[in-house]
Amino acid sequence: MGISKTKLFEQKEVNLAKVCKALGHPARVRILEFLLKEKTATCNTIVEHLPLAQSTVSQHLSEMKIAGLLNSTGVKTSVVYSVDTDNLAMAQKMLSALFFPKVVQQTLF
Amino acid sequence: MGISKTKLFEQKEVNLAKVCKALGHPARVRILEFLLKEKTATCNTIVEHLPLAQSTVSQHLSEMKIAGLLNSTGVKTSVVYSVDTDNLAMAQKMLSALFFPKVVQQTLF
DNA sequence: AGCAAATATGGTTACTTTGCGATAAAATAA
DNA sequence: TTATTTTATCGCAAAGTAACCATATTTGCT
Repeated sequence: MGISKTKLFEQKEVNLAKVCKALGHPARVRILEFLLKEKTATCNTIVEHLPLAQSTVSQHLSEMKIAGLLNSTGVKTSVVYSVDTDNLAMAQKMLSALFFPKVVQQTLF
Repeated sequence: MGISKTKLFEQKEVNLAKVCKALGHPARVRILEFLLKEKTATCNTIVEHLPLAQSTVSQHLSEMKIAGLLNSTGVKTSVVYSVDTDNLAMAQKMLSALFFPKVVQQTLF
């Protein structure tokens, strides 16, 4: 991303930006849609529903997990992913809070 | 960003991703916060409230405008920016729509 | 016309992201 | 133990992003 000045901004701004950035790619939006619809899915299942290679999807899943959008647990040889609904809801609240600054805000994470 | 496969995704997904991406940087989150608070502001005023160079801020403003988050009009030698509230609200609705797919969705733009 | 102020743009450097194939790693199945 | 399945990681190339300085551009002012 080039040189970063992240430290010159507030944690609240950084956290909202982090979640938004994780949603800032069509593939990741689709993954979120898919997981919200299916509740849970393995990496492989997600790959079958996206026009991308397995390694690429794995990378997207990793980013979304780091951003706090997803949870995952290993089942047999597979890894089952699901949406971290609480965090997604909190991101939505933070976005809403931009409109209504008077309302007491919660911090993400 | 490297090779892009944007065309393999739906317009709805691309649009939501575009808005989220525009919010995917702390500086742009702060700009949005500032403009929502002040209603309108010139580029220079925004520069004074950010720890970044004028050219960098101008670039961020340009990106946000292209993403549909901001409006701008020239006043004298200045350019006055403001939040495109309708588009921002629509982005929030699209995000909410991910949760509740049954509700009739509106398309961004 | 000429100067000043405000914003945008060009050019550069450094770093990140996207995407893939190939391969490693982990766990189950035979 | 060996083979299979599934996922993650490595290494790479192409392209994008972030940041800055310097400069062009635009508009107003004297």
